[in-house]
Amino acid sequence: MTRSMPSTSRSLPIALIRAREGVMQPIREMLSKTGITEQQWRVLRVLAEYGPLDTTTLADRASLLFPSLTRIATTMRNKGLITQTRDETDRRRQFIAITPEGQKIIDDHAEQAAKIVAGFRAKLGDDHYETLLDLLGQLDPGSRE
Amino acid sequence: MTRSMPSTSRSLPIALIRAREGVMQPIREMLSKTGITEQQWRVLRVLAEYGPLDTTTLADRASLLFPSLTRIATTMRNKGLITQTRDETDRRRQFIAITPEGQKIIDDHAEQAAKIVAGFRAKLGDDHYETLLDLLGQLDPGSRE
DNA sequence: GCTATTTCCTTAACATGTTAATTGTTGCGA
DNA sequence: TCGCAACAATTAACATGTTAAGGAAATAGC
Repeated sequence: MTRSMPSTSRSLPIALIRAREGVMQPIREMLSKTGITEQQWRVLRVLAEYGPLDTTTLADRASLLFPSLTRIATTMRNKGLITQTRDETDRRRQFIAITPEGQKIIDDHAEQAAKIVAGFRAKLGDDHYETLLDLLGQLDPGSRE
Repeated sequence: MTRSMPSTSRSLPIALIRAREGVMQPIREMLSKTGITEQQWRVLRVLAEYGPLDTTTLADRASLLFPSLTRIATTMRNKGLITQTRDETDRRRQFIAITPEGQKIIDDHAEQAAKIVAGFRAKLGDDHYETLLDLLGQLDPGSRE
């Protein structure tokens, strides 16, 4: 009747942390030479894929909390990787766009990043890889749409 | 020949982040009333399961980086949740143990935590849940032993 | 024994995660 | 139009992630 919590060795939260660490390790290694962080890379990726976005949408697509994005945007603006412009219709809003310098970082590393991901896909196998993404999606509260 | 990076909507790193966020949300909510963080909860969990541990082993089992554990241990020691004692044989080393107050936090919330995890297990189904843990394990570089 | 290396841990510095409070803006209804 | 709720974004405060450097104790060789 002692509810015996699951052993930490089979704990879902810990398994997620470790898997993330394993996946990000080579990506961080690649990015360390560019001077940008994993989160800044995500911002560039999203902007490159969707074009200029308002801050709310960008935060959502890059999976960043608002306060984090505020700080990251300041850093990236100072680095010349993005531009921030106010919406003149609704001056509360803001649009963020990637600059040519930002796009260059994407272009210069897209191939290597793709190889890293392909490596994980090959390691698991195509079917298992898709299964994994599906199962992870079921744990994401924001993926009900 | 354009290597076309995977859309961020099917990106493994982002899927891992979002899944982790989804799983941790209810756990953080539970812990907010106790005043301890998710990481402090992990430390207590590991100590309750394995007994007193040296810092290196604890950091490994709780998936915390060393500098983080140093700070977390200081906080938890000040809260009276753990004790830190030097190894007199090898005075570089240190042992960390859970206190009765720390154990009480585990005891008071083990049932609720188990229910939360059971909820995710039920949502995915037993088979898929085990599959997920196995696949995540394959992404963990430290699970080769 | 004595130095160089290794090991265990801590500090430092910067970036992000997390929650709460705050500041500007817009819109709306009395 | 005045006041107030709602909204977008920032700031604040604290904790952690991440990498690099530092410090103290043990160990290996010579």
